[in-house]
Amino acid sequence: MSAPRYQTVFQVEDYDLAATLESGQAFRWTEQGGDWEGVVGGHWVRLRPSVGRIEAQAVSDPGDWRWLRDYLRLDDDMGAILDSFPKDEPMAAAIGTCRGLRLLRQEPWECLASFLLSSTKQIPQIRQGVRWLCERFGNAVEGPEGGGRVYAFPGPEILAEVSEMALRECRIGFRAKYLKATAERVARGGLGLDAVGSLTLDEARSLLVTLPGVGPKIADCVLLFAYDFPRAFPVDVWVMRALRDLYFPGRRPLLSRLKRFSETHFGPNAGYAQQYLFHHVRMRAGRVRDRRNVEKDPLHGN
DNA sequence: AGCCAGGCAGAGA
DNA sequence: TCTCTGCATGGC
Repeated sequence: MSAPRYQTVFQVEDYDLAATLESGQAFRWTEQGGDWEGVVGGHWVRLRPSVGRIEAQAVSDPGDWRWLRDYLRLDDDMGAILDSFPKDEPMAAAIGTCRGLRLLRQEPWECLASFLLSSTKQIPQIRQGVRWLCERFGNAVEGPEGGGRVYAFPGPEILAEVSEMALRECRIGFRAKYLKATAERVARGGLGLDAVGSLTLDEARSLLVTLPGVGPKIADCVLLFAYDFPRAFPVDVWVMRALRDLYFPGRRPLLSRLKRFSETHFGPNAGYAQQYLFHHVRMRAGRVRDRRNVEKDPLHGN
């Protein structure tokens, strides 16, 4: 191991790195005194945000850093993207509270496998499951001097060979059999992840939901967060509540109605709009939780 | 103690 | 096609 030997600086506008890396898209980033450390494309990286820039450090040769620019989607034109959102009150509020929030462009297998763990789990639990998977089954990656061991996300060929019981020891419960079965199918070429990106959105969805444990929501997460389909629109419990409360107040629209609405209302960057709504309503709920925690302060008894 | 979490699959109506 | 239920686990 060695100290970070490689570094570069990206000039950025409207990039809230902390919000982006904690927004429930990716699950491996950890914050260390304002820096963010993670593994992308087999490289350990440290990201240090400051006004108008993100400094990146690596310990293994990063080449031209293109892989990291792509991952962070530094070339997204946020002005044009925000301008494509519907001009309504909910989106105006979301834009107001999520300034600088970005989508990422992740590696398909890691994204797919991570979201296979996501059903009825909270984001901190997903992060924990992903971390245990990497520590137990991932290949070692060169990390910083004095840091802990660093591991890559285990590929499908690795997880396909792991027993369901061993996977369950990562506390992923019933999701273990889905992860193993999906890894087996991908590893033996039963579903070419490389080809998904060249399909149409509908074709790609239809293909992904044939994987065990992958339904419409997880498929759209992968299509949005890894394959860069701008109209993919994952509807989870948060987004469903947001759509109901903000666009159908006092009514009880079916999920199918909400999905149809989402396909037409949010425009060519609907996926981005979805992430803004998701983050917006989670931040509002977080403030409510914080108030409750204050009320439960030990000083006030219970 | 019970409810909920970036859901999905299978069964029955 | 819609609705209901079981599924692991952990936090509050």
